[in-house]
Amino acid sequence: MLKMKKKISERTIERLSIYRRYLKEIQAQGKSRVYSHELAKVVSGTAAQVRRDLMEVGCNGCSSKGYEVESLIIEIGDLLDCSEVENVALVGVGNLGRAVLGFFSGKKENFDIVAAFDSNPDKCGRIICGRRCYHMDDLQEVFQKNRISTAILAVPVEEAEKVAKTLVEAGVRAILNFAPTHLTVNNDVFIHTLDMTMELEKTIFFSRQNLNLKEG
Amino acid sequence: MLKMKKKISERTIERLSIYRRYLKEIQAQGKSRVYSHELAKVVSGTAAQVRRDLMEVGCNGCSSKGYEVESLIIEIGDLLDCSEVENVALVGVGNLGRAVLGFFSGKKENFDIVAAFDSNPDKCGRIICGRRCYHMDDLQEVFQKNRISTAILAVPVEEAEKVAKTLVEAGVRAILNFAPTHLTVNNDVFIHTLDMTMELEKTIFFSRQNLNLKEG
DNA sequence: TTTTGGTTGTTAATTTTTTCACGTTGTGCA
DNA sequence: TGCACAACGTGAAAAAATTAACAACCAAAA
Ligand SMILES: NC(=O)c1ccc[n+]([C@@H]2O[C@H](COP(=O)([O-])OP(=O)(O)OC[C@H]3O[C@@H](n4cnc5c(N)ncnc54)[C@H](O)[C@@H]3O)[C@@H](O)[C@H]2O)c1
Ligand SMILES: NC(=O)c1ccc[n+]([C@@H]2O[C@H](COP(=O)([O-])OP(=O)(O)OC[C@H]3O[C@@H](n4cnc5c(N)ncnc54)[C@H](O)[C@@H]3O)[C@@H](O)[C@H]2O)c1
Repeated sequence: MLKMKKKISERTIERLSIYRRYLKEIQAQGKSRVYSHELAKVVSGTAAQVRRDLMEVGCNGCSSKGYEVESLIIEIGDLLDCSEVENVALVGVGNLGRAVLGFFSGKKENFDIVAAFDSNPDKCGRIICGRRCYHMDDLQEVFQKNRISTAILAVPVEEAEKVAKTLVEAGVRAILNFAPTHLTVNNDVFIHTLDMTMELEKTIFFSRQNLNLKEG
Repeated sequence: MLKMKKKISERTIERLSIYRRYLKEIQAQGKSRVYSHELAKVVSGTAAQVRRDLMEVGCNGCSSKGYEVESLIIEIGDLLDCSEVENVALVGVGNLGRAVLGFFSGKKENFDIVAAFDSNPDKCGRIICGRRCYHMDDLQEVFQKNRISTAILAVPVEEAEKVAKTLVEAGVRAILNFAPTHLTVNNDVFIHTLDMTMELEKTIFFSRQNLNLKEG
């Protein structure tokens, strides 16, 4: 019988990813151990919260020496990463898509953007940031050949819903969506919409909020 | 005496921004009324949650007719927006910065990117996406002249901390940070770090998680 | 007019998340 | 060795967020 995995909250996953980024950073600087309160600073949280998060990955910290950086990286990886490198596709090679492609492709060890897609014939067939850009017609085939199950969606908002449907039909299991719209798709596909306008509006709001708190 | 504003959670602010985006969308389509359960779908939430969020803006829905789209847009705006258009600066006009500049500048009614900055002399003095790109040396002056209190930070990660310090010195009150690093600055500056790698790792993680839930 | 059906505003209950608190443990030093 | 210190792991408490529940209300149909 498969052991029942307790489900881990989205918030914890976010923080684990950030811990790992920081851990790799300090590892490169030669640090081999880290305390919970150091990790706490990176996520603007508390040491207790960090310890609790790390319990999820099966903690093995050591009193008064803290956590071992290297094994923590491995353990977080065991939880977050797939056994093999995850192949990701980028759909929509416009201004944002190109930036994202350049930023990610070939840079990460746990995932990689292996193919790009666009409906504009001028962009298809070319190599962009070291990755081939295919026409949308080839999507299904390339997805299957490369076992792609995650896509980054960066097409115009009017096209997003339609393209998402295509992706689902091609067997995608998760979409990181940059188009500012809610995508309604099959239930078991995980959609994460990253709405930059919302993020900026929030930032602006809290810039004033902070001010009010100071004054009030 | 100023009335004590109850503080509103970050989550609620996020959703209000998304409700508004959707409201404007359906307003353009000619809809004049909306129900809480329609808004709920857009944020993948429940109707109760929507009604609760809307209480924060002073709700004035009507039984069995729902909410009036137009007045809801205005009321959310009263809460989220400043009295005048908020002037925002973009710092770091690279691949991502250019995409962001093109996406936002001149497109929004409640805020606008009015100036860009870069340390690369080749980019300074030019007009990029309709906005002037200044040298970093002019930052303080341009910030004061344009009453800029919010900045989007899109410089390389190694530069982020240093540039953030410059921004704080220039009087910025909030930073939307795209560099994947924790910025430690003065306490009363609101920092919101948007870590795309984390967002993608989360997406990949939950793509597998969904699968497990199905199987388990 | 009265009933029916569906929605809002709001309080109460529940669930989730965070924080606290403290016993335990490893380290370093006298 | 023994003591002081600081950090960990974790159950319990607290806080925050979400969901449920329901009276009041409105519109439309009977
Ligand atoms: N640029 C930004 O900084 C930014 C910020 C926030 C959100 N977004 C969102 O991200 C998305 C992309 O933004 P952008 O600035 O890169 O836009 P863009 O217009 O520069 O790029 C869109 C790309 O999608 C391609 N495309 C159009 N229809 C397609 C289809 N049906 N199938 C496949 N490809 C198609 C186009 O050929 C183009 O290359 C938009 O939804 C936008 O709202 C962008
Ligand atoms: N491109 C992406 O899609 C993407 C995704 C996630 C995160 N990021 C992050 O966003 C940031 C920008 O990414 P990018 O791809 O646009 O990088 P980029 O190298 O294309 O652009 C960086 C820009 O910053 C400028 N710059 C460098 N030092 C500066 C300084 N001290 N002051 C002012 N300007 C300076 C450079 O001249 C350049 O124009 C990076 O921190 C990156 O990690 C980018």
